[in-house]
Amino acid sequence: MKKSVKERILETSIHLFQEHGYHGVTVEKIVTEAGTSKGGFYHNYKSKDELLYEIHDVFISYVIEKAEISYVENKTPVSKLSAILHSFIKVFDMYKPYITVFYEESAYLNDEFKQIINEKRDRYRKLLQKVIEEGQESGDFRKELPPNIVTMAIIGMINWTYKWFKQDGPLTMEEITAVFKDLILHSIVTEKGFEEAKHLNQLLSFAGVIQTDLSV
Amino acid sequence: MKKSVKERILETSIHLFQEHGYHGVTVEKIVTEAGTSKGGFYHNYKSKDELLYEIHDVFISYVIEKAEISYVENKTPVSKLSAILHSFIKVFDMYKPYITVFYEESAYLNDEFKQIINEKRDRYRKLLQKVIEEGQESGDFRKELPPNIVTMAIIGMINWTYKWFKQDGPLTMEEITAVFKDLILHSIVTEKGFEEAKHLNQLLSFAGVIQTDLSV
Amino acid sequence: MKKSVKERILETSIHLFQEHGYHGVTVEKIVTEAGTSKGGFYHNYKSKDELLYEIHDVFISYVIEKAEISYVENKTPVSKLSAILHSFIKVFDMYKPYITVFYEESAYLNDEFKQIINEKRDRYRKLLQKVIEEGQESGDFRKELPPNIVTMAIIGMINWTYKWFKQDGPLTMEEITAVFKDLILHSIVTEKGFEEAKHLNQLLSFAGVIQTDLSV
Amino acid sequence: MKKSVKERILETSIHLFQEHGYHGVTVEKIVTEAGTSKGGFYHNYKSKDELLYEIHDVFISYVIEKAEISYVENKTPVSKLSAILHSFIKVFDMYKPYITVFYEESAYLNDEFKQIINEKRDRYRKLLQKVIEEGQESGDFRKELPPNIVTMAIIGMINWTYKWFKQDGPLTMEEITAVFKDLILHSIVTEKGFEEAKHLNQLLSFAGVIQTDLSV
DNA sequence: TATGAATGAGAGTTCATTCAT
DNA sequence: CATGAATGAACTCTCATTCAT
Repeated sequence: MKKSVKERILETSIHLFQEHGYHGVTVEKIVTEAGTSKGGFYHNYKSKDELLYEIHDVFISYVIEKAEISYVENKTPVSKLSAILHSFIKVFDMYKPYITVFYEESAYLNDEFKQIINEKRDRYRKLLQKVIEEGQESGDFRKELPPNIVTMAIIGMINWTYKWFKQDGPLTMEEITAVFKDLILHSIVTEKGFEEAKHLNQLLSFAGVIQTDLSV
Repeated sequence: MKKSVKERILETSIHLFQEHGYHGVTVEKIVTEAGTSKGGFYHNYKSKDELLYEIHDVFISYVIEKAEISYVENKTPVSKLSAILHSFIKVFDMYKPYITVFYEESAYLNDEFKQIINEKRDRYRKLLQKVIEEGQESGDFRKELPPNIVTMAIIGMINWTYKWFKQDGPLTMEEITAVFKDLILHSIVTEKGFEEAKHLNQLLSFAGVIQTDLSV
Repeated sequence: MKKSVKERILETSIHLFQEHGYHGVTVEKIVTEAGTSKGGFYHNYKSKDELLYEIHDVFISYVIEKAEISYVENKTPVSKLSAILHSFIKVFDMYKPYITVFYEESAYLNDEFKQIINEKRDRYRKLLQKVIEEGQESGDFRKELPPNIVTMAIIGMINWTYKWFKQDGPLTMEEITAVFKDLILHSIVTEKGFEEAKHLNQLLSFAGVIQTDLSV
Repeated sequence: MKKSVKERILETSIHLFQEHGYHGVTVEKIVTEAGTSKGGFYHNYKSKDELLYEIHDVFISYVIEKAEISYVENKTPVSKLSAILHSFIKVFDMYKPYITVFYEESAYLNDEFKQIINEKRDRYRKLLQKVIEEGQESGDFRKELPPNIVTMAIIGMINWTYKWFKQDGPLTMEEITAVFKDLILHSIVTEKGFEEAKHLNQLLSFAGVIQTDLSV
């Protein structure tokens, strides 16, 4: 099935924005690469700004949906956390360009759009923090850790991947995710949580990951 | 002592860029707020692009310098790592606006500048990775972890702070750093390394951090 | 009887043009309000320009027709002039939006259309001037007045009404017309003409018009 | 003394707007004819819209000033009215292109500007109406005339001149003004007022105006 | 050195018009 | 006959940069 003009504009612009930044890409450039015209662009989007919003919204909505599914489909804090972390594999394989735009160009969203997006970002953060808190109550996660900082530490570790992960590089997102899960679980679980993590096979026992060269 | 025109331009622009993005701030705006003129601007900077480079360079050079001092002034992997992590406290308190610009506007550096900056970013990453590798060789850090991914995980966790840390917010960078060090050490040390970390008092024993509300 | 698409477009556009000016109204707006489509528009009119011409032509043709009838159906200069002035009552009640467009948007007619319209405007002016001249010859109107300037003075007084007359305002066109006829006749008739005007009851004897607030 | 860029833009644009309408003239056209650049234009005017406002304001402010001077410098209603009418001679000789723009392009002023202009238009109208009312009270003008309609009739007669008066045509504004004053005075004065008008030499005794061809 | 009026290439956006369905 | 997605020329406006003073 042929892709619609609107879809072609969206996909083209994401890749261009990722590479050159929102202001480094003109509408002219987008429509040329997407095989349409300025008229076609403005027939589908009210403004370049609205296109930027669309990119933001598609991504954050997808991430929230996956995380919420992970939450409800798992019972224990360790398994919920593992599942949420795992859901990021798909996100990065499919949405890496979205993420770059999401985290680097949001300054250029207009205020109205910015608010909508921020509310969704908050929903995601709060869900993760809730899992941490539930784990502390159940005795799976160390109680001396402040859940808000831990939440942001985890989000930072994961999100930062967009800065260095290369889809055609030597590391797969599965490998990276395995290491992240291991690091996060080691850093927050109690002995009780450690046993479950082991049973769920969420920890690295032997190194198997190729060493490569990365740029921050 | 009165600040020079060049310094005033630099400081003004960093704050404006942080808030509105590089393309959301005009030279006109900068010179008005900095109390100079277009002529004054171009007398001190060859272009707006060069100013952006200057901001990048001031920041990354400072970070590298501090990290390298931390490296040579400490002997063991655990203490080296602790010191490097600790050096970020100062960075965030002083350079938060620089970091935002550094990580969100580098797409707009011209290619020549971009290369210079990337080389410095690499130097920093490689230094941290070297500490991890030395710790694995000495038996302080778990050998099954791939050092490159661990390096990026740590960098991500730390850097992400610029997205949510607020200088006049409820958390101090000291508190945040204490938690980060605890998390990182728990996630990578062996039993041997754990003992040293305890002696160096790098681990949280009892929670003392206020719980607050954050936005991602 | 249902109105045709063409009629709906014409009526809708006149009101929109009157309010927002020819360039302040898009074809999109017209077709939406008229309940048709772009295709429907261009099926009925070759261009937006032609629609503007149509509006001009409908109006000026109507005015000429009425004036010429007034001319031939009356015998004396005083009665001819009164009848022509009177025919404007109907014009304003029915055609006020046409008049606004006619006098404010004709700059945007293309040259070919502009010429056709100008010829019809001339016919109207010449008819009125002819009445003035006949009145001077018959001794009803003062001979020292230059008929061309008098003609334009009358036309100006009448036409200007479109700038301030409000259909749902406090004054009716009948009241206004009565005053205009009084003013015009007083200003141009001789004693002989005055007698006839009195007999035809074209002069105000007692004021009966409500005083109201108007904007130029 | 050389004219400033701002003045050259103003004068050029008035003539272009008069001929082709506000929307028939591009900023590009204005700056080319005025011998400057787009940058020069926007350095002096915030927008094309603001330029349109400037044209409106220069004109209406001038007209009000002259009318108010005429009012205070004359004592009787007949002389006040004559002086105000007379002040239009200068207006038309100097400001004819302004008037055209003023009366045909005001639909394109933005709402804020439109309000400011409308208030000034009102001031002018009210001043004229006041003279009429004072004349009725003093017994110089016929009491059966509604002053508001008379005011608008006079304004219409005068203003309409911009539609047909040609600076290099066969009629001078002095000649036209003489006729207008005669018509207006004949149409509104009582016998008492008539005597004063005669003494002030405001009435045509013998025709001296050349007959010419005009277009409405 | 310092100023700010002037530049002009290039940006985002509009909209009358076309035409395959 | 009717539709509305698509076109692209032309528009208003921006802003980094220059340079006479």
